[in-house]
Amino acid sequence: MVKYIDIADDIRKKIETSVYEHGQKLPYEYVLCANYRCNKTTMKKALEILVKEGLIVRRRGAGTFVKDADTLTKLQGEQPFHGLTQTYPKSKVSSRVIEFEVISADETLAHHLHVEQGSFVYHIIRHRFIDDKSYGLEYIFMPISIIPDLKIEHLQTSIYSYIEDDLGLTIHGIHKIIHTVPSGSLDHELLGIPENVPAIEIEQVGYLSNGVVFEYSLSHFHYENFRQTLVTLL
Amino acid sequence: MVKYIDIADDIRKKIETSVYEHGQKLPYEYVLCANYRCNKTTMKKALEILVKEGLIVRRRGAGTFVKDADTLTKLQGEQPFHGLTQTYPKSKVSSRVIEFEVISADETLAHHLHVEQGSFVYHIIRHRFIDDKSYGLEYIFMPISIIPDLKIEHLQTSIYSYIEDDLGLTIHGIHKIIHTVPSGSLDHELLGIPENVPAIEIEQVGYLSNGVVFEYSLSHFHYENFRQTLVTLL
DNA sequence: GAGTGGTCTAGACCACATC
DNA sequence: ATGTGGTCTAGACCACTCT
Repeated sequence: MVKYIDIADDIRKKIETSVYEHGQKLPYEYVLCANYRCNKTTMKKALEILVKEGLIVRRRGAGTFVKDADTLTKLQGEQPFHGLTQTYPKSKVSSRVIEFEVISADETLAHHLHVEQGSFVYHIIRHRFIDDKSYGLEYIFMPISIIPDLKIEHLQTSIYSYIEDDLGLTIHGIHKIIHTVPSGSLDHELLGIPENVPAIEIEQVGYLSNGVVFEYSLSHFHYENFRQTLVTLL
Repeated sequence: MVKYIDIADDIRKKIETSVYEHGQKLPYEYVLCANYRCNKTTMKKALEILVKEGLIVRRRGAGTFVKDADTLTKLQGEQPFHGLTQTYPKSKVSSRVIEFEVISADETLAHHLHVEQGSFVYHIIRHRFIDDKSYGLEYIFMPISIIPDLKIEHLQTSIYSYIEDDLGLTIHGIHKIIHTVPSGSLDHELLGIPENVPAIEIEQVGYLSNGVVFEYSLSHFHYENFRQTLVTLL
């Protein structure tokens, strides 16, 4: 639909299939423009995408180069993710819903979700499994006004798909704080964390593209299962 | 030096000082172009920066809006970071260098750093403090060929400043894995982690803009001190 | 000096949101 | 229907690298 994305996709494919070899120089901007029948600005925008993805490097006065294979594989495949379902597309991600109710927000929660105190919000607890192995425990809070008609089916599959695909909302970003907290009874029971051993907690706030907070959640993990990968591109 | 960055800086400042109020609409692209005496394309590039930083939202057909204060403070000040020095600009970050030597890379290390086996690499151990409080323990490996002339002074201040400011290299991205590992003797001694309690480890690989790996490091933390903030913008 | 990317302008036309 | 941001073109000029 959009030209510069099409071009980026095409060049990405050519890099992946080694039409453009790793470590090799790409044709000059000028030539690429001619090939794709587009303007310099459009081509620049296309290549910018690939630069951000870490596939190519551009050096003023030198040229555009495909990064070599080893470097590539390391930066690849760790895209900014959504929920667990999207993070582990190749694994079976399942959930046991432990709690699904609507509560009215107390002061703290109202503050986190940026809604008025007393507003109705979903309160969800899910025990999550990856390939049938216990993975973590989630406490999720979402304003009912922003995410209407949430059903238990959505909790059993992917809440994020419901938000993006069914409600047509755009998730702009996620803010996380990873730290540790004293473990509680559910952590002991379901995650098997021993008494007096802290749980690793991810405190998460999700924002829609209009800046509205749609989610506040706490996820608990046993330290043995905990693994979080992140890529920071500057 | 570059116009669109100047414009972005100026608008950012205006947002921070509430010249443009939170939640408010910004002047139309058209008006901004006139104000800054620039072209639409240039203005778009400037605003794009602020969108990525999460300060503003643009909606086709509607306008450009400053995110409201609450949303902002949460997303702000947690920029993609470099080292500790840049992450905590307001705190006193110090280091005690425990080890600083050059070793020759064994197979594993050569693989991580993407250098030939036997190449010389720095081996650094630093105990890091924030406001004089023990923060974590770093094991850093960097190829001597890429980061020449590293001195102990750089270790005591900021290695990343040396790389970017003195060597003039550009850091493109950082790849991290956060997980837990059994604690070792240095963890017990310096971080005060009890025996049989795991340490939280961040395994990190740093890439320059040309795709070269310049750093492989392991950082250990006591769970009480551990806190990692991350923002994912989609 | 020649090659190559980066910035900027002026202006046409399109897509979407709100009224 | 109008307002607003998004895409695209054509072309000028600048900054850096390589040799």
